Amino acid sequence: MALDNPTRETPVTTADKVFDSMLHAIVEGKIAAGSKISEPELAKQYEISRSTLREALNRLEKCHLIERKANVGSRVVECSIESLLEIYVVREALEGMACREAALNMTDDEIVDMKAMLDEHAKAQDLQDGVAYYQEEGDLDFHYKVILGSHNKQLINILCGQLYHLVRMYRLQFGMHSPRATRAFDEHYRIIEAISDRDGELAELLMRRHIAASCKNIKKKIAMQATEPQA
Amino acid sequence: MALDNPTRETPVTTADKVFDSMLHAIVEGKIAAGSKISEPELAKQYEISRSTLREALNRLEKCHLIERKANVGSRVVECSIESLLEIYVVREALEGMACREAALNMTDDEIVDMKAMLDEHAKAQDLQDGVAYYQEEGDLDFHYKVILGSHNKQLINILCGQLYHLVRMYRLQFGMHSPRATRAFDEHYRIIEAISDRDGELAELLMRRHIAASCKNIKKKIAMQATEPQA
DNA sequence: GCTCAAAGTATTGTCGACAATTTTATCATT
DNA sequence: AATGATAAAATTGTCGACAATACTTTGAGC
Repeated sequence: MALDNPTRETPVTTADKVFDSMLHAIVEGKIAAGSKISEPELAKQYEISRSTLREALNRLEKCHLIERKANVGSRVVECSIESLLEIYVVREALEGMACREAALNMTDDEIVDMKAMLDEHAKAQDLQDGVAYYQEEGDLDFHYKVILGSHNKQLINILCGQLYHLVRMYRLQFGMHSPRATRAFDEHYRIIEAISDRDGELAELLMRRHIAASCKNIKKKIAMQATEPQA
Repeated sequence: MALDNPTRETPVTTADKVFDSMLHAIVEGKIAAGSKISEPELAKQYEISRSTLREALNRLEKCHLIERKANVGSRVVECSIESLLEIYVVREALEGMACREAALNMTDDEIVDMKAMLDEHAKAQDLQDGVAYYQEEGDLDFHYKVILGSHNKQLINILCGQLYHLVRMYRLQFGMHSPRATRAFDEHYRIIEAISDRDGELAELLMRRHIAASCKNIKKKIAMQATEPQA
């Protein structure tokens, strides 16, 4: 799929494969959030040794998808609203900075690439062809490219290697099918323009607003759900 | 010691202890940066099994202190200037945001605590009693408390659990004994004031400037070292 | 009937050995 | 002598078993 983490190379070891498999399972909710992980059971299920499973669990822990307590065991992280808002705060800070750095460090080729991608997305949207899906993937792709454009390994590592999976998890499990499609597009375009102008300060400001707006939108949605429980 | 990571509880399992031991060894340069890690050798050295050592290595990898390649092995991270500057960029973004959140979320008690701590540091500085040492520890303590004051688990996790160790490693190995003692103090005070006033925007701005100034200072020092190799 | 203690069960942590892969050393060929 | 292929050595990945810890259930005492 287009969305697979470009920072991760193809899995070679079996622990890698199990990690990938469990990653998808957790993100998609097939392994329920908050549920306890039984090492013997999962090892049997994947037909691997417990050592190998534990290796996979260690990597999941690095992505903040599971939490471990000594001599007690592992649990899948809970999907709480508080935690979601915390993640937005981190994203606003880090992606804002990534955008600033991208304005300074992106190559001209990368910028051209990115503009082309946005044009593609715009076309797909005009066609109304699975707008939600494309928009969602497109949004992630956009953010992804900005982050990579920062050329800052630390930023890329934290955002793409760790937070990325959590963000996807919340999107899927909270059913956050971006309902601000057109506005988000405009915002993306303005951000690209700022990057293209090599205006780091503006790029950061716009990205932070973009993410803050998305966060605000989520808050509103949550408030509505609280008022009117089942739609 | 006062600086030990308050987010980590006391080590219970032997892998925990080995992790702690190796953590210090790497941060202090006793295990050289960039050096390859031999699992059999280290396991013998610590008198533990390779499995247990690998568990410890996994945690070191989570702190970005070592890097692993499948079927090849682990290396201690290199201490490059580029990487140091990248870390500063991340810190500016995250600690800036942490400071903003601290202004919103810190309890009055926490703020009182923090002011008391700064007064202590000021006294220690007046006495000229091991200024560099106290200043260095004090600086970390200050930043630490601000981060914890954000009450944002994600922020705390990334900054205190991961970057913190790297920052200490660079400080020790590059010999960055903060030479801007008095100015840093003033900056700390102003930041606390902004937090005390619950002015998140100003608090973030000041923290970002504070870190950027520190970064600029490092750059200058590096440039000087390049001009005049041995002092 | 409830609380607490103790034994039993299950789960996690650790160990040593084997399999798969990579790196090094040897040797033949140009 | 340099290069490339092949074999040997070393290192990493995986496995199954044992030890230590946590959880559950049972029973005794009040």
